[in-house]
Amino acid sequence: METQHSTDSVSNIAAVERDTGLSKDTLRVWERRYGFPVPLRDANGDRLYPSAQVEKLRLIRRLIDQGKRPAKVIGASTEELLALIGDMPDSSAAATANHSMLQYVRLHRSAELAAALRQALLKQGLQRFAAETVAPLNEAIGEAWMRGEIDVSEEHLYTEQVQNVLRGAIGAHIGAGTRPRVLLTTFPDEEHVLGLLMVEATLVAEGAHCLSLGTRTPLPDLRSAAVDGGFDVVGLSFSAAYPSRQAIDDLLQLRAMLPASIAMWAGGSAVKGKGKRLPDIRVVDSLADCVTALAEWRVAHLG
Amino acid sequence: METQHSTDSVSNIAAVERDTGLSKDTLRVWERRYGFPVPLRDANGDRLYPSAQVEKLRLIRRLIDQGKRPAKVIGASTEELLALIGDMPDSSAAATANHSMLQYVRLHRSAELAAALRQALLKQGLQRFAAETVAPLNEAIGEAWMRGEIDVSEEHLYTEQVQNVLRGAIGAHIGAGTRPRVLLTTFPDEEHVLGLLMVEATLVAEGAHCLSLGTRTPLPDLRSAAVDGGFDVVGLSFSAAYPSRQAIDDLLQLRAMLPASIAMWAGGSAVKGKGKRLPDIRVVDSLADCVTALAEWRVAHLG
DNA sequence: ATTCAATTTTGTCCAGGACAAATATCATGG
DNA sequence: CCATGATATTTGTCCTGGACAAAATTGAAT
Repeated sequence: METQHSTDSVSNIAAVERDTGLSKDTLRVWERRYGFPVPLRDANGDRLYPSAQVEKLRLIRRLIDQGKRPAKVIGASTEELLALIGDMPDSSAAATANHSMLQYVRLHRSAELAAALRQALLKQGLQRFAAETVAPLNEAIGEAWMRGEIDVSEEHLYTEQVQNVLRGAIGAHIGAGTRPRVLLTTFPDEEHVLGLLMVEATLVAEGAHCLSLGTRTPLPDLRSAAVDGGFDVVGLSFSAAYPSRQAIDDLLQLRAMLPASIAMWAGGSAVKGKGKRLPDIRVVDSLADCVTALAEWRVAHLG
Repeated sequence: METQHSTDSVSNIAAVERDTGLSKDTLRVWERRYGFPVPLRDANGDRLYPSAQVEKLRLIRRLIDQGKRPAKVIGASTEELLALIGDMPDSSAAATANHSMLQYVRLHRSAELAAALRQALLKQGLQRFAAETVAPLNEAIGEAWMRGEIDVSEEHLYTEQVQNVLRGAIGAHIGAGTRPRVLLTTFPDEEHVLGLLMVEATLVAEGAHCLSLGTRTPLPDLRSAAVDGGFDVVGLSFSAAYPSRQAIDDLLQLRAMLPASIAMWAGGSAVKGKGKRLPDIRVVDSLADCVTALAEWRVAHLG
């Protein structure tokens, strides 16, 4: 019943599950089938994972989330995995991101980061700030994390500062009474919040009335919130880690629960290009496409 | 808004784990030992939990988090559980909470809620707003949720609106260069964010320099962030659900990793009254006690 | 090239046993 | 009476090894 944290020695299986996102069952079956990881054992026969194996598991997890197959990556050495990461498609996001902000994250310069974010917001306005500053930064941070160039606390610092700035700006736009009324959230297995905030910022800047429920809203609760609140649109956000199939199933299930008068919009890499399999759901490609979807809705419903 | 009564759907064991916080192992062993829950089975023998059983499991989970023992509550009927909840000690928080705000939450009146929160902030100032408005509201919401008077989407709506207001106000206080420099976060198994934000608001209002890393920071990352960032204090927040023993173990482990020059403060019901077992850690009783701890630090370090 | 069927891969679930940490109970001494 | 410590019970987590279906890949046929 011990729950230890990953010091640089060993972690129990519960800590590895928490830190890698791989279930205990998956960890055991990988060991049985692929011969990795091979944890030590304590006096009671319980698995103890050295931190090097946990690190490698996190790399493997990220690669699988991006489409690699377990059999192809589990056997590889840590060096080969890092090489694979370098080959991943959009490894150029860092180039378009604001370089000094990235440095502030790496150096734990939170005050400078916050100041730079606020300055960019003032200069660009909320909408361009979300699309041209936050979005590329998110990608650059994700890639840097995968390469081990930044650690969890730096990623957290970044997320917190961006949240503070975006929420402050969103709160300043009081768009009560405007249309459409958009309800934003994620499904119960999706916990990434920044995508949602960026969409909210983009829509609010266009004069829509937005309400975000944050992450992980159960479907029945989401349905009643949308119906009772008189919303015109329900927006769902997905990160790259969300299984595409599950996204489609969940969306169709929600679509069947909602009256046809409430539109559904879905965005994120899990639904990219899946428009054909999602009838009556507007697949949103990008933040810019949010604006288009908004304009379409207004033409259709407000004349 | 009445209890969202049974949608007569069923959940698999993974969904129940996600929605109740009870592990798959725990769900199976309860079934074996106590005869509850007794899920249906699908064609393959996999468990299917009716929503009524999931609801009851959530009640049981909350009661156990508050100190009840499983054997005492698992056998009880849903009615008996609700009676137990009525008997819980601090069932009077609702009385001190702002009643109209609670109504806004129940009625999904997000715009009115946001306006009321902002008005209270302006009237009370940041510090009293956190202590006298947000803290009682948190308790009242928690109790109402337990009684089934509000659902997940309403709790989310509340959390989002409070976050927006608190983060906006915190962002407005730019306390760079002031002392002490306080690093705030939670341990990896603690995901409640509002406690952290309330502490940050309280300290920032007293002119401290605060940086929050949000929730779930691994200990090694927390250590390096505190040391590299030149922080004077590391503050940890715990909710009622955090096992007291684990909180003590984790705090002592972190204490051993940090240099003596960095103070540690811990707050929340999991550490209440445990001061004797936490040498060299300042146990903070309440938001008001945060201010005392701050004053103590300043006397000791700044003369 | 597209569709469809067969095959392999992969994650999740199951049963039932075991163990140690957490908690309660009880005895003893201040 | 409270405190301390020994003993018993409760409780959550981990184990093994088997099974199955959904997803992805491969191969065949149109």
